[in-house]
Formats: sequence, C-alpha cells, structure tokens
Amino acid sequence: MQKIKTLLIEALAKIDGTDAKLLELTAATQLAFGDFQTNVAMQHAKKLKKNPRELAQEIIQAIPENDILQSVEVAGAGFINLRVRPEVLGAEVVQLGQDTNLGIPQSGKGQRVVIDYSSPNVAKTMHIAHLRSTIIGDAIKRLHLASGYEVIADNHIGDWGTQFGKLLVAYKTFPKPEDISEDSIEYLEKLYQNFNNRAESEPELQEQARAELVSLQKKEEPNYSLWKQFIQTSLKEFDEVYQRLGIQFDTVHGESFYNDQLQSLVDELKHKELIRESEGAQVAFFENDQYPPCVIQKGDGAFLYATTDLATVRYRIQTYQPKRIIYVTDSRQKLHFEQFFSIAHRAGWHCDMQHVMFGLMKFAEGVVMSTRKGAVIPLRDLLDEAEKRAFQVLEFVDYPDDEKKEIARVVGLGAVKYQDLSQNPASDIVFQWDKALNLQGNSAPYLHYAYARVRGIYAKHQEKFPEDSLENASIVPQLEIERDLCLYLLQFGSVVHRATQTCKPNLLADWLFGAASRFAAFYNQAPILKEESSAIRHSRLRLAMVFSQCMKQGLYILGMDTLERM
RNA sequence: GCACCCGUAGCUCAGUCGGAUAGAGCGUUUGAUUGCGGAUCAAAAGGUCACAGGUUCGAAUCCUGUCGGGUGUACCA
Repeated sequence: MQKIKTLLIEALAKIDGTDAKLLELTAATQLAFGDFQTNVAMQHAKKLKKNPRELAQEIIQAIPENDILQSVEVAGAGFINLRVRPEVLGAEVVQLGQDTNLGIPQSGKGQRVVIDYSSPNVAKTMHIAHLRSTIIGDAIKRLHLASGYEVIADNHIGDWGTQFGKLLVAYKTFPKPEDISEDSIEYLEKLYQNFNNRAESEPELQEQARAELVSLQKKEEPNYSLWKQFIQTSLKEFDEVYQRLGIQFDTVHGESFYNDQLQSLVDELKHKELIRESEGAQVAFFENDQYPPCVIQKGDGAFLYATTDLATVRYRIQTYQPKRIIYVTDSRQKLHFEQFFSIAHRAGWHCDMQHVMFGLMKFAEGVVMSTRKGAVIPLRDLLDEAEKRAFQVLEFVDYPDDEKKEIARVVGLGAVKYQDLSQNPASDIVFQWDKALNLQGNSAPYLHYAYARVRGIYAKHQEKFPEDSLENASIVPQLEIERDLCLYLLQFGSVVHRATQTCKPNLLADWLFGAASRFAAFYNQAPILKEESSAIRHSRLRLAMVFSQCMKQGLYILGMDTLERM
C-alpha cells in the first residue's frame, strides 16, 4: 500500500541519518502481527548506533496524523507492525476489483518478448516429457501478456537434422508398417524405431542415412518433397494436441527456417573474430576457459545446433527488437545456452536472454524416457486418462452429460497443468499417474471448486435478492478471516509481477492455492446469504466477487479455464 | 578431473534479492447433527532445513569446505 509507505517515508525524513531508500514494507508474516511490517529500524540501528526498539519508537512517533492507520507498534527485536483501518482496507479491495488489470503492474508496456518453448521434434509423437516445456512456456507467455508485454510465442520445432536421413531410408526401403495410416505420426515414429532397431545389427544403414540427408540438404527430389510431407503430418498432429491444451503460437519457425542464414552467420562471427579454426572446425572459445569450446561449424563444413540457435537469436533481434528472449527447455541444455548467450552478447546482439530450465521427467524406475526405443506415454493418453478420472468423480451428480464432459475436460486438463506449474520446475520429476492426476488437496480441482462455489453464491444471491445492487456496496472486513482475505487479495498484482520477472509460474500457483484456502475458511466462518444485515451481506459478497475475479484471472494466466459449477 | 543443479516432516514439495515460533499437500489420528455445494472445513501428531565452519543484531536463505544424488563436459540436438 503506497499510502502507508508515503507516511513512513515522511516519518523517516524527520529522523537524521535515515535512508528512505532502505524502506521495505511487507505483508505481516502472521495475522497476529497486524497487516504490514517493516524492518527499517533494525536496518538503521547499527549505523546510527541506536537501540533498534528505541529507533522504531522514534519512527512511529514521527508518523504524521492520518486516517489510514489504526495502530502502529514496535515488536520483537525492532519490527514495526502496522494495522490499517478496516474501511480503508476494504476500499482498497473495492478499488482492486474495479481495476481492469486487477492490480497487476503493466511493467511490460511497450516492450516485446520472444518466448521459445515446446519445440517438439518432427516425426515423433508428443509425449509426457514435452509437457513441461509446453505448459510452463505457455504460462510464461500468459504472465508476460498480463504484465503488458507484447509477446511473440515461437515454436522452434525440430524439423531438420540427422533423423530425416534415417526416416528417408526407412520410408523408402523398409516394408511398410501395417495397420497404420501413412499420414499419421505413428507411422513415422514406427519407421524411426524400426530404423534404430535394425541399425544395431546393420551398421551400413547409418551410412545410407547420411547419404539421404546430404541429398535432402541439396533439396533433391523426392527427398525434399517427402521431408515436407513428414512435417505436414507432424504439424497436423501437434496442432491437435495444442488445441486440446489451449495453446497457441504466434510463429512456428523451425530449425530449417534458418538454414540459408547459417553460412552468413559463420562469416559474421569470423569477421568479428569470435570464432577461429581449431582441429579443422570453426570454434568459439571463452575467456579463462569459463566454458568448454563451442563448435560452430564442423570440419566437414556442416552446421550444428549452436549455429542454428545463434542464427535464430540474430534473426529475432533484427526482426523483433525484443527486450527479452526466453527459452524453456530441460536442464541438460544449460551449458549450451550459456555458451551461445555469451557468443551472442559478444557479437553485439544485445537483449536479455534467459534460459528457463526444468528437470527431467523420469519413470519410477529412474529410466529417462526415450522415443528411440518406444516405451513412452503419449500426451493424448495422459489427457484422456485425466478426463476419465475427473468424469468418474461426477458419476452420481445430476448434470446433463454434455456439461459433465465439459467439467471433466476442464478439471482433467487443469489437473495435468497444475501438477507441472505448481512446483519449482528445476528439480527432476518422477512420473506417477496418481500424482500427475491428483484431484485432492493442493491441486487444480481445489481451485476450480473454490471458484465454482463463489459463483454459486453469486447466482443464488441474484435469485434471492434480485433488488440488491453491489454497485455502491463497500467492503468493511470485520472478522479476522475477512481481513486476512482482503490483505491476501491485495497481493495479487505483485505476485503476478514477480512471477513474470522470474519466469516462475509456481509463485502464482502458490498464491492461487492460498487464496482458495482462505476463501474456504471465509466461506465457513462468514455466511453471506444467511446474513441478515444487508451491509454485512453486501460487504462479504463484494469481497467474494473480487476473490472470484482474481481467481479467474490467475487461473487464466496459468492456462486454466473456470467453471460456474462442478 | 572440471563446471552446473539439487539435498527442508514418513512421502511429494513450497519458502532461497537475510527477518519474529520453517510452511503446504498426501498419509496417520480426531472432530464438523444433508452444508450459502463435504472435490470442503476445524484440529492433533510429525523437523539438528545433508554436515562443519564463517559473515551479522538476525541465516533454510549469503560465503568457504565436506558428504550424498543428478546433469553436462568441441565436431548430437
């Protein structure tokens, strides 16, 4: 609350030697301490050679007369605890509900961000290991949009590289897999698996694959057309999954898009003396050998992953002039990103580049998943199972079938997304069905349920008190839980801001859970429709409405829909 | 070998730009007389924040070292 901060700054100004820049006002860590707290006295005490509690007392006395604060006191080692008058707190919440951004600072206004995520490989079914990049990336995109950034979501698909040589060999010379439609991704995947299985005993196949790849790179037919066909088949499949996940990209520039920029990139780096020949290849080195050398062009003239990524950075900066570029990939690629970020900076392509990494997804046995051998869980199956489980819960509920299906869709999809978004992405995940599809406790249905309940109250209120208007209703928190909920809702904007800046959707997920859990307690302790005093009824209902607004917006940012009932 | 990430309750994890008594969920135990929706709520039990030093008014958080787990380490992506 800026008003309180202003009061404290005025107070500090009256005390010699204090620095208002050090002032931090945070939400109280415990309800019993009040609404807000500051450590400013303790921070200054040593420098001023004063007892922190006495200094805190001095600061309190210097706070100007005002009609905002209800009480201010010194506690503990020198904390200053502040409590706001209930009607002031309520007015803030009313104002929050009227703000179209719900208090989210529009810090990205006029700035552009490129987000690179999902990026599946062509000819492979999307499976559960793709989930993290896709879902986290989408949430980061929505966070930036909510903070006012202009976002370019780019799906940098793997549509170029050695797997196409293998695919071409298998497509042209192997017997056709039966019972699988040729324009399906399963077909391509089967070819790929067959190739890998046979290549173990027939090493000459690898040589053939290389030859086919060279031919493709020269755009020779029929390889070039087949390649395009493989991509079309894959994109069709990807789009189905994305549509189901509610995810949209602004551009889909695969690796192949940068092919004809690679030579000029190498030339530019050479010209800037960032790479030099070493053992036959063009290699970038790093100051003090901070990182191992990075090969930009192979001895045989071929380009690599780093080459494409650098060309991509150059292209994005030239084309979009973004403030930030964010990459969402697993943690194994960390070194690679550090290397090419460093090269890009030295090449003068300035932009805030961030690698948002997440751990691997493993099975319980600890085996890393691999498409090469088969044994993976397709994303489709995961979503189907999620919806099935959500549907089972509704078995005896008396809703129309269509609505049940829609509820199961929203809840199932939400559960899958929330599972990934609610934890810090950095650590590895051991995949377990029950955990991934958890429907109880700290999970998506808990959030959906809270929302559905508050909407239920609103709908009932419309029936029961049709003449009631909330237009002029004010919020005056009376119970402890009402005050708590008010204070919590007021943090929504700064939480979204922090989640955006740090690219950590789990901060928002945490907040939503905290909001839902406070609402559940409020719901229990503070009856709304049964309340006879219309002033209290209005106050509570309006508070509940602001809660629902924040929930809806927060869930939306995490890529989740809401339900009026469930 | 070197670099990076991780180590918090029985399990899965928050919290890490230093702040008061370290928090959730699951599981366990107990309670809520169809409740403005029980996919819920109230409560109990459960911790040397891997270990050892250091920095300071104050450390799960910052620094150093040790142990344990993971990942990466020039022509794969």
